[in-house]
Amino acid sequence: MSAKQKSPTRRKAVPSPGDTAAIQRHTRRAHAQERAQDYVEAIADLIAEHGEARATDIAKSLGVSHVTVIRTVQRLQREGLVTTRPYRSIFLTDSGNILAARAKARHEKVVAFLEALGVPPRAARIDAEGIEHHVGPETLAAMERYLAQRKP
Amino acid sequence: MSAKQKSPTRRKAVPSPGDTAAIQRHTRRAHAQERAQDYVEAIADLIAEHGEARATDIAKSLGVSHVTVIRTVQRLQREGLVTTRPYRSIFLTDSGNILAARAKARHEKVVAFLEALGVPPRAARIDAEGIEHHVGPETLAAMERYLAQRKP
DNA sequence: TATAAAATGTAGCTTTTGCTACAAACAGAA
DNA sequence: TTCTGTTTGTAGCAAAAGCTACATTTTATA
Repeated sequence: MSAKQKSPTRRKAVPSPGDTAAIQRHTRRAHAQERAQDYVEAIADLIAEHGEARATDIAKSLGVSHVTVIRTVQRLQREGLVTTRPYRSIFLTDSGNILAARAKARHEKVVAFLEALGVPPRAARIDAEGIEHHVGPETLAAMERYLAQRKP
Repeated sequence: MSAKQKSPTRRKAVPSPGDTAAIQRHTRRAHAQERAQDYVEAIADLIAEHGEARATDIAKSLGVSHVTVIRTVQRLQREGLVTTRPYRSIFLTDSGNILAARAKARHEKVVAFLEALGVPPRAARIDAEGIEHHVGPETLAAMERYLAQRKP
């Protein structure tokens, strides 16, 4: 069903865009924070495992080049999430640690939820990576309820 | 607990980044498609409601400026999802329609699932907007199973 | 200690998605 | 038909995230 190209009568304007615009803006704003969360989460994991987080290891874990890591880490430093010094590895500030902890907790809850729902582990991990950043407090609470009643 | 800045012994490299890198790359690739899906979905909705999709209305519905819409629509045209002519409104190609239909169906399933899970409607709509793009086939199937057994 | 490998940093490019400000075209009415 | 407001388009800017190629510094080891 391909559309006909004759444009119909052109009216004043569309009545209500509703609040879809606000929702879309919210979603886009969430995006801007995703990368920051992915980075602090990766950094926290590396520190937990190896005592430090080096640019190269972050790059490997995120699947990007070390150059991208370095530049992004500079931004995170501007935002007060990490500290770095030239040729030294990367550490989290207190707010970086808080953000990482929250991100990790949510990430694990989402994975657990998906698995409880019957999603195979591999797919659960993949989807959780994208989903976790868009899970608001109400949805997270709902997932927790489901987990609690499901496997007590 | 702020980290100590003395960097520990520097070892060869971290053993296994696992497949986290691949997963992260997958997630980033998904991102690139999100905007396209949001646009074709918005365009399909506008056509269903008003018979045509004008740049201004798309802009209102997505919460961006009309300039952004025009440029993004050019990209969608390059990718064969929409057709446009100067000073005319925007229509979907066949593949655009297919993509829009799939996106819409998934969107609605995700919303329905979240609501069935006990997420309040408003939050369900907001979170679904971000989540839908990261729901793979297995997760979608799991959501469908849940819906089927929950409210038959 | 000297040197080679690994890690880090810099320069400069691309693409995507935003924006404002201004210009051109169109639609509806006077 | 001419005017006026809406819509569409263009120019030019910014930020973010990605890259390759090359330079510099650090670390491990011979």
